[in-house]
Amino acid sequence: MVRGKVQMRRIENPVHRQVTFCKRRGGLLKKARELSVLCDADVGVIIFSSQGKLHELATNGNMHNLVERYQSNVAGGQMEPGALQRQQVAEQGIFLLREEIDLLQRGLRSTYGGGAGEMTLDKLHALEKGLELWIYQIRTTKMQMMQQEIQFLRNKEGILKEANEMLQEKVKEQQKLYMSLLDLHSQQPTQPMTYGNRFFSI
Amino acid sequence: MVRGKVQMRRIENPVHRQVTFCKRRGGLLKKARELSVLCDADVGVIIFSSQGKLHELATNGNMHNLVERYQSNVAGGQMEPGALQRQQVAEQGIFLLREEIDLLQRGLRSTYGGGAGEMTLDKLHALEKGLELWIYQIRTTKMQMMQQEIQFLRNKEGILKEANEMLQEKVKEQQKLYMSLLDLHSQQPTQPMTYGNRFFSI
DNA sequence: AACTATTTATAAGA
DNA sequence: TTCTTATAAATAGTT
Repeated sequence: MVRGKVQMRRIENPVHRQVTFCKRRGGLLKKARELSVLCDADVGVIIFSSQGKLHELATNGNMHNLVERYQSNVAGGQMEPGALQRQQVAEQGIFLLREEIDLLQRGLRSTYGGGAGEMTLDKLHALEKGLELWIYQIRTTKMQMMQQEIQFLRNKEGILKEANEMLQEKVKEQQKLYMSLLDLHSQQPTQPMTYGNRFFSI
Repeated sequence: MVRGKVQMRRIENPVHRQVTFCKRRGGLLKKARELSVLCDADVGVIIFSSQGKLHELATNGNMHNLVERYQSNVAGGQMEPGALQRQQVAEQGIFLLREEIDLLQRGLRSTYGGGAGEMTLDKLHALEKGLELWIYQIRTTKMQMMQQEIQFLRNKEGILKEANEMLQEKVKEQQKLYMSLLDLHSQQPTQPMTYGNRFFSI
């Protein structure tokens, strides 16, 4: 039974955590379905458990659709959340690098270990973290662009295939038409004479 | 107040529907956040209202990340051999790290330097290096696969475009042929009789 | 938005 | 895992 309010923090006991995960996951997905039905909304839920297992729900039955709609929606608007952070990280990193380059160029530091104005370990650590985040985000963007390219090409492929089928259909029909017309045209001159039409045949 | 079970179908009254949407949306997002915190899960929710307005939540603060993770997970069916093994290795590593974190959080280790079964700094360092290498390999493979996919799709596109052009050419030619035949066929009956061929015309 | 009668979700125990 | 049950949380309808 529930004894008092549950504390909103990670459940330490792994068994409890797993059980709660199953129960609450079920509850969440149920709520999502209900929201979708009652309010005519389109809802998608993606859950990665702490073990990395994926659980998903798309009330329209197709997560790809939903994700695409999401992406075009986000891309249509202004910068997505995170872009500003990225920019700040980049600027900070560039600033620190510029400082360091200045110092080196002025030759104010002869030794690696000492001197005022040197880059401290903390600063370097922060720079490292910032650059890591930055690289990660660049990579993410790259992946997204490639993903989009693939999606785009697949769409194009579908359209071209359709057009192709239509054209082939058209060629077939035209051939039929042509053949029938050819028959009509060539049979008359070559049909055997009869008493009734002998004077008109060639 | 709630009078009896609510029927699980679209709320027809638009005002009621909108109010319920707001309330339940809040509830759903709260539940999602709770699941994430309590069970250490990564949760994303995408909601399009019936008016098409987007609402979203990504408990890690970045929906793009989550979507990407989702997509690579879903694409897992096409993974090259070896991927499964790698995944298992990863899960093992994650499991070890999580165990260590659990131990630390439970305060079972008071000293930094002692205790049987503990993970030494060396072990952690080795693990870190292993995971780094592994992540690098995964990323490289993923990039290669995506690049191949793009190349493949571009080739396909070229072939389809060529086929398309050929078909269009064919359609044009057939049309010409057909028209000329049609002309030939229909002109003969209506061409004026002449002394030379009057007996042969219909 | 605030209130509450109910329903619903769920934590812990079995 | 699944069921039970005490209790917390959500929420439908009203103000």
